[in-house]
Amino acid sequence: MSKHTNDEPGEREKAPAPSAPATNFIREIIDEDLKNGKNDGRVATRFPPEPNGYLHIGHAKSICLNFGIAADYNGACNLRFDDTNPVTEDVEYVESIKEDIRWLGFDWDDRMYFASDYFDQLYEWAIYLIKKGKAYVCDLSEEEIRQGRGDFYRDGEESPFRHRSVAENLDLFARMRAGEFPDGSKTLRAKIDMKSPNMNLRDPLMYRIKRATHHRTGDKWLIYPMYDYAHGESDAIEGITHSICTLEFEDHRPLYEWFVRELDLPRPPRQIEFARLNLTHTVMSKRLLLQLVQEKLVSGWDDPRMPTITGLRRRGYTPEALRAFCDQIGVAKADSTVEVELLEHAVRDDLNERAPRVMAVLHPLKVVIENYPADQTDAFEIPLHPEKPEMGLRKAPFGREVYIERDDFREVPPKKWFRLAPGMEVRLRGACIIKCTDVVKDQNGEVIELRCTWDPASRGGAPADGRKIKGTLHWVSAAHALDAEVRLYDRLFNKANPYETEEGQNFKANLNPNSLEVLTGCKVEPSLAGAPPERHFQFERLGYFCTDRKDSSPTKLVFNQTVSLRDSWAKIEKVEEPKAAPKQEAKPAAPPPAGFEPPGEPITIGDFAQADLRVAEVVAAATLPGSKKLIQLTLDLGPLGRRSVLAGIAEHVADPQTLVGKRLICVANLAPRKMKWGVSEGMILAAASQTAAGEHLALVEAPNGKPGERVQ
RNA sequence: UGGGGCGUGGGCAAGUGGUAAGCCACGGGUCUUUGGAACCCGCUACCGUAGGUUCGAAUCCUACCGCCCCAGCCA
Repeated sequence: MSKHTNDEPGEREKAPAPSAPATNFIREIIDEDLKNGKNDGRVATRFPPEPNGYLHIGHAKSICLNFGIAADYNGACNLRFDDTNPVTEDVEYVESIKEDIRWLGFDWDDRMYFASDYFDQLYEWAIYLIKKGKAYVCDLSEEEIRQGRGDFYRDGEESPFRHRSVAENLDLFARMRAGEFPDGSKTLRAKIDMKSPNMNLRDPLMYRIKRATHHRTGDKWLIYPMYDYAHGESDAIEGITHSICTLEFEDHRPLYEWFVRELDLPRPPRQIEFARLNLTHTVMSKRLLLQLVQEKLVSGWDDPRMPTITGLRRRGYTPEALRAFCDQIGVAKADSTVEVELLEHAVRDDLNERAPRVMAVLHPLKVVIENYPADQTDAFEIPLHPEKPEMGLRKAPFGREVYIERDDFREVPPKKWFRLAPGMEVRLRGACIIKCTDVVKDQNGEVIELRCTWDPASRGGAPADGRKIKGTLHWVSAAHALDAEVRLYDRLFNKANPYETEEGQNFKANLNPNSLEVLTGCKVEPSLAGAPPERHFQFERLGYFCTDRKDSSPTKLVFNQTVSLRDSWAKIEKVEEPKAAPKQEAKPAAPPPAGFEPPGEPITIGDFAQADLRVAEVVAAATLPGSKKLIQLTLDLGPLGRRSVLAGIAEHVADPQTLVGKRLICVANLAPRKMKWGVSEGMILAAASQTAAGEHLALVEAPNGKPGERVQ
């Protein structure tokens, strides 16, 4: 069944069954029914799509529920197309629906049915109801029926045709079928209760005349049954025990039961309703998805940005991920909207296990390794999965020129940056350590090339002297790289709730104009040569990608981004940015003297002069349990009182008690800083120096100063 | 205005009278040749509100509030 994915190296055949299958209120109802001996212990469900659109993730929830329950209760789940309205339905949809369900990993064996299979039976039963005096032919027009139905605060009025004789009804109904009346001129109605507070019971329509060619029955029928009349009976015919549907059908249930009861059908099924799935940043209505397709706002039902099963598949989602997601969201009756993050988590979780790792450079920046001979080549062997040696290795050729990601270089590195920058060392994954020695720019000042040197003693990426190399970059050998197109995707809608719009706008106003970015000229490692369509990979440090099932070929590689890797650097940068940005506006930094490049955000003498430096005597000092770096100091600042300061000096102070009594220098006018262990009300001065033995730190002391005294 | 449902931390969601699981998100840390993964910690929930029953209430009762669905010859 999972042949679509198990041909990939290292991918497992099937997601393991969840250890503890989540229970839900539907399973409880079934347990209860079983306990009461209902249905002879049989459990039968069905998935009943209407073939008028493609399946989406919401349907996946229903599919997993229905097929899942059947499997767990030793029952069966039928596939039944609810094809009672020929004007909107089409074979294209039945084919796509079958393919999607199969791809998801479910099997209906030989139990594929169509409501249209039951048209003859349904017709006979309609006659039975007429004879029973429970149905009548009504000549009212559509508008008249609407009027007669009344509304929430007005009872309906009985149709003047409600009391026709059985004989007349029989005759008229037969002639409706025979085509004696024009479309819409007559209907068959159930005779229930025009005063019912439940609108569904105010003599609902059972049949309407529609001269439309049905995708299965062709022109055999001119009258078609309504959903309400067809569904319960179809369930009963198939012996469905639990007919699971969504909440909006809740008040159809009395009608569902009315038909089954009036027809005296044995094996009456039980309808149970659950809340449909909503997802943030997308729409889940077939009507709106169709609109996106028809207005070419997306490339089709299988556009990788669509929440359709086929779209998710093309995006690189796996059946296993989708099933896991459906397990995690639960089943309940409360309206709910699940965050897409949970869906993304499900693919990451699955692909992390199975996707082979590979390197691809999306925005190439050339690096020339000056001390590497032009005519030399190396081939490093790198594991396909860092935690699964059984997945094997791939060869990554290496030469004097390589590409790295443009984003991995900063001429002026921000704080906490441990990628490449002038003078910085970095590891090329699985290859070696390089150091940036020079930056080549074009006339416009744009960086076009980096000059680096490599450390020949670091082959494979491990430094011979054991020095710590914090940053690791992905790379591709320029001489061996393959070109590829890469499609980056973002959420289809900017807003979590696309329906939330300004006055006069609709959901389309929230479409994300940047939801698709096509990158050409990307460089990928040569082991990707000949990758077949629909193959999943992790591009190291970037995310999960798959070869496009339509556009990629072994000679023209096209990758779709499934989901990015979690990016904690992006978070750090986001936090640092707002702190730095306003400062920059307020005080444009003076140009630094020639030859001096300040690392990070420059500050001015003015900034520094603002510091209120005071002599502070250490009254108490203690390590903080749980923190490797911090020591908590209580400082006496004389007239300024006492301060509690958290200082990051623990690694340099063997015993905090030795600090007690010392007079240090404290910055007294810093805004208090909230930290995990408390609030730090100042900062002490220290001098750090880098030596061969490591970092050395010396506290700046003022042994002769009085606590609180100002230091200039 | 009638009817049918639903309200548990930022999002899902367990819980079924005995003192609030789990997942995602978020924050922190350890480790790391992916700033990935893994692992550890935190997120300290007045269970929509107000009363009541009870030794004890998210669970039972009453009232109120809020949200969703229904007036297709769609499903």
